[in-house]
Amino acid sequence: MAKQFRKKVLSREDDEDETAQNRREKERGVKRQPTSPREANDDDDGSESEQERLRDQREREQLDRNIRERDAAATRKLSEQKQAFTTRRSNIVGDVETLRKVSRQEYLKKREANKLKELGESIEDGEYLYKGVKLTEAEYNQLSYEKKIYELARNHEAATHHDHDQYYRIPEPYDDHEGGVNQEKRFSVALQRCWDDDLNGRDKKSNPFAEQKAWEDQQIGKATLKFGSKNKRRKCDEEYDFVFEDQIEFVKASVLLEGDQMIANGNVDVGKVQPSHQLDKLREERKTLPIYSFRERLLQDVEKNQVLIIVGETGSGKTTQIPQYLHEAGYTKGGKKIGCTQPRRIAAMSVAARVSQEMGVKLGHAVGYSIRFEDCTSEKTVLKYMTDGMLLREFLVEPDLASYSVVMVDEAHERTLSTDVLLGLLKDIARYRPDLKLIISSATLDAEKFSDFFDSAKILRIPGRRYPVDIHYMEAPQADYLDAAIVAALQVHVTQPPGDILVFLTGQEEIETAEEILKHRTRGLGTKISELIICPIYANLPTELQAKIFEPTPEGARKVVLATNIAETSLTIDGIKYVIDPGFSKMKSYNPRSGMESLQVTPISKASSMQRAGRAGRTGHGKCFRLYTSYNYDSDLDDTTVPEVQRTNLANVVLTLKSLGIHDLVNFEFMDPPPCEALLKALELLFALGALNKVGELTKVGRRMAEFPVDPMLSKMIVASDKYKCSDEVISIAAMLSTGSSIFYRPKDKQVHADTARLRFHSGNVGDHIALLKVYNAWKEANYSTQWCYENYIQVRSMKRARDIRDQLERLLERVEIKLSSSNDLEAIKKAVTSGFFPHCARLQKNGSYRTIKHPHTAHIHPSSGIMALEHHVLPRCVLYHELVLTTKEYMRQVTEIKPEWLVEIAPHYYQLNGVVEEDYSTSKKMPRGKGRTSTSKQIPSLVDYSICV
DNA sequence: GAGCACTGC
Repeated sequence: MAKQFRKKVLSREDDEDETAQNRREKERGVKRQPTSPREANDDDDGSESEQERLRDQREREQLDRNIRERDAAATRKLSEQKQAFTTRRSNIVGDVETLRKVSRQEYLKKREANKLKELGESIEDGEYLYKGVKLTEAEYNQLSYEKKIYELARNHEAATHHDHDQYYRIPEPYDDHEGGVNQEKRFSVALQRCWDDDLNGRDKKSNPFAEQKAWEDQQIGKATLKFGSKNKRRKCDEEYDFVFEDQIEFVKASVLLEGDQMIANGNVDVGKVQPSHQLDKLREERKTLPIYSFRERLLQDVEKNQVLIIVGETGSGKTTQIPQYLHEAGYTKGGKKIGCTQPRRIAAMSVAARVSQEMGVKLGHAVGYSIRFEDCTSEKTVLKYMTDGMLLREFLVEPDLASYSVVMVDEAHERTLSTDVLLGLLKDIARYRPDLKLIISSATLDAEKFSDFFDSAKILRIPGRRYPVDIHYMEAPQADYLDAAIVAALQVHVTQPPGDILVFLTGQEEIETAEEILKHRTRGLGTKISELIICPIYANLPTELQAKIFEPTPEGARKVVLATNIAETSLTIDGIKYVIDPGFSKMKSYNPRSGMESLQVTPISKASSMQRAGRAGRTGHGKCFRLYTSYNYDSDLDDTTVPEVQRTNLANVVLTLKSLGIHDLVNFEFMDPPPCEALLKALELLFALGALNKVGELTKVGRRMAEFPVDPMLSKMIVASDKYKCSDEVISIAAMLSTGSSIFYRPKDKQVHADTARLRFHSGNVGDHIALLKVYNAWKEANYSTQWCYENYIQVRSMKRARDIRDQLERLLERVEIKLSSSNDLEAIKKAVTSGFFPHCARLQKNGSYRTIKHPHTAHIHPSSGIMALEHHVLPRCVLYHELVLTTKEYMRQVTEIKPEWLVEIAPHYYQLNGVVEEDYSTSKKMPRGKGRTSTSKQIPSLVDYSICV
């Protein structure tokens, strides 16, 4: 069954192309080659359609004109932005083109003006010192900037070797012997040497790097002045030879012996059985795993204890072996299963595949996996790998997990939302099921905490098979971590033996910037260094580009991977030997009071930095360069990341727990209880949605809502769609809203085209929700074509995900007895949406901003909204929004205009017209009591008239 | 007129 579904999905993709092909061939028979299926339909009619076509054409021409105008404006704006960017980043990148124009005189004048004749500076105790004089940070940065100009001039000169008279050069000896440093002279000497090489012919030029290096060696002694105290001289120049003038120094501090679980790499082969000789080989391999010698002890411990905490380091084989040992020891007798949860789908799939190979069975038979959209198990399955969210859903069907004899929660230290809820629930049911064995696997740091949570459960430590990682810290803190990361990467490239580099950055924008700078810098160095392949990786990167990081590095080259947090846990890249860790990541936080989510750059935790460092030691002895000091590490970083339960919206969790019959949420045993306020907020919302009654019990509506694996407001919307007879449309909207990633694709160089393409879905100013529906339907109309997505600047991946979710929602409709019904009435659809999202409404204020109605809070419509994209847009009086996000401002994302009357009609318990109005006015000076209440204002109620009663 | 860390059901 499960495999059939999988096959269906796959074959649908194949069909897609075939049908698109057919369609195109059919269309060729029509007199005019249409460019879209819609036009093809228009052509079939008679003269009436001809008129329509002319009108269409006129519209298109107008649109084209608009596009051209916008295009020109966008180009202007882009060049302005580029200019601004160049200026801002010039202290890192510099700009060779600009430099070309800087003559020596100008340069000296500038320098004179800045009174920076000599450059000899240092940082002591976080203060910038220049010959004992304290500098402000701005002054210090100016100093560095000057030096970088020199460096770039040098590189540029070295690369071009002509017209050098108009450039800066003084072929003089350098450095005063009194200890002062004459930077200017030093640079010029280097320049001169480059030229000499060139002028004296090939033989000398064959070794320009030696000269360069001699100069650099000279630099090293001085470079130590820059960071760190003046008195101390380090011996690092004996260890490395540096190429970069603004070079970073690290202190080797410790060796990491920390790790994570082994993930079997490679594709999952469904149903592939190994030939017997390979099976023997696999069996032999199993015996070489570190965990093998712990087999008997492990089985004894499981026998004696109900809960066992396993601390297993990288490569110990715990994920693949423990369930097999338990199976061999007979825990699967009597039709009982062994379940093993993973935080990620990929892990569940690949581990299951590996284990099925080891056991020599078909995947999906004795060994299977279960993830959303794909249930690869059968009645015969005894070892079941699954995502933790999946086990949570199984609780809904089987609250005591009667069919399981053992549950293993793997990677529990990651503390995902599902893991935390699961741990609470497992602890709860373990009391009633003494025969149920629990195994929790965790990292070293949290083992004690897990043990405490499970009433001092026994801890079993299993050594891993991992390589040591040297950890290097910075001497002094860095002002700009991005700059530091780039310098460090280049430094590693030049000074360290072969091995790929992994740099952790916070987001897409930062990665793109870093990529640009790195390319620029390596170009400046030309052939002096070996090739550096730059590979960006982040979740939103198209899949075909993501594959690039897994390509083996060619001989003589080095790969530098610029990654977000995705490389911390989710994917493993072979060949990484060096990790550069600036110590930051983006983290989501949630403010229960305002219901606002925000994504902010925050320092990582110690556990996280260990995890990052561990990425260097997967294939051999590695090195990790931390761009912060060891003092920072010890005193500034938290031990562990704040678990997700404490920084997220809990509405869904509360609904799940309530439907499991857990009423006393405050006393539910979370390992780290979430803030009370967040729980109350979630309860309040569920009550408002009608999922809970006044005493906090689950209602019939709530039970139906809990069936849908989406946020409660979305599930309410789906349940309500039954009443408005538009469930077909509403599940499409719900699926589109819950894809998580953005639907519209907006590449930097084609923003205008992308915007106009998007605008087409907003025709009629229908609002973002309906626009999403239009996108989905248009895609469906185009036979789910990938080509169509490219043409319309739509993300294929998001759409495919939306289709999967929609299919699942459609199947679930049947379960809660909602008929699939379609309606063309946009108002009905909007009303159904309002039924779920009435707590998310805002009204327009005089200054053009909005104020949310429930807890008054100022917000703005997000510029990506269709409402803002339309020309001469009029701000709607009252809007409904999908979510509130805090970025540069407080924004409402996915906005649709609604009629205020609907609110009273749909949620009379939440908004009502009552006497509070009078009170409101009496306290406000704006409108005197009893006056200004015209009859019209009574006929068309304004939102001011609604008070909230919850 | 702004931005999208990462999972998961």
